[in-house]
Amino acid sequence: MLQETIALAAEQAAPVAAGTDYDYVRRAVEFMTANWRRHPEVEEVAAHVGLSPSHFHHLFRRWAGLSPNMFLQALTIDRARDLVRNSSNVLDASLELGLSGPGRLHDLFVQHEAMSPGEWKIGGAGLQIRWGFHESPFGRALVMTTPRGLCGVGFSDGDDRAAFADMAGRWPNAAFIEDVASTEPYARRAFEREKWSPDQPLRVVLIGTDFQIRVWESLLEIPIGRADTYANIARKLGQPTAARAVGAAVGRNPISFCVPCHRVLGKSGALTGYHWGLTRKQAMLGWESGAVSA
DNA sequence: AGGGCCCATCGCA
DNA sequence: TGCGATGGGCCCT
Repeated sequence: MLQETIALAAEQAAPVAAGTDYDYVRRAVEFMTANWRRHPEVEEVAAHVGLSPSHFHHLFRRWAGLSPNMFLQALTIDRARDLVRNSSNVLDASLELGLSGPGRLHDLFVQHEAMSPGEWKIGGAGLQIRWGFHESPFGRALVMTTPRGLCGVGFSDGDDRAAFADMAGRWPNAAFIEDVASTEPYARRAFEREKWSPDQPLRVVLIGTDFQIRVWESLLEIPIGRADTYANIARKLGQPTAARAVGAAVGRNPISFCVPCHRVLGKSGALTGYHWGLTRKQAMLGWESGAVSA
């Protein structure tokens, strides 16, 4: 827990485009995490990020549909433990009711297909990836698409080149074309909750090894507002001793947020890790708890 | 084909 | 806390 706090504090170095809602949220989350022991009052957090309490309140309502207090509550370790503890029951129940897969209330509906290594490496010359940066509730997002659908979502914390290198390095043989106009509809579909609809599922292509694809597909089964654990996913895949391998595969998920790797926690409820920063993972979980209660 | 090393894990002393 | 087991991915021979 203490280590986690230290790790979070260390992330403060990275700047994010100023003036956006997420910039305030990020700083609030960092501050609250760094001072969780004291349980700071909302007034103090607002002052820290440079807003009046009422502006702070308003911003959170706009950003997540939550009051700052509820958001704060959603970030506690106990709450995370609850997410994990309840997840299997809820998941089992929804499976029994036939509600799983591409048909859950209030979730981002994702229709996926898989592209195995053989398919994209050997024929790799053909893979064209269009990319562009877009504002999102979680900062500046890098969106990548193939003709078959969304293949990548990453985030920039002030260094677009680094974010691009991170994503592009995953498919070294592909041809990359900057094309904001064609990535824009994907960004809106993914990040604007009003556009989430079963009639208009987000088309996604999973590019990875067979094992990675099995792990990523299982992430799509975790309902919004819930969480699962690495160990439990391993068990569900029929490989109960492969929790760590699951962790590695989750960490390689190229389609951040849309394939909800942020909904995987350690068995203790600890956040463990997130490729794009633990602060962002917390923000996503808090934001989603607003989506569920809305 | 196989060794070595990394990893967003876990459980036990 | 600290450590060993663990499975997959990647890079090197």
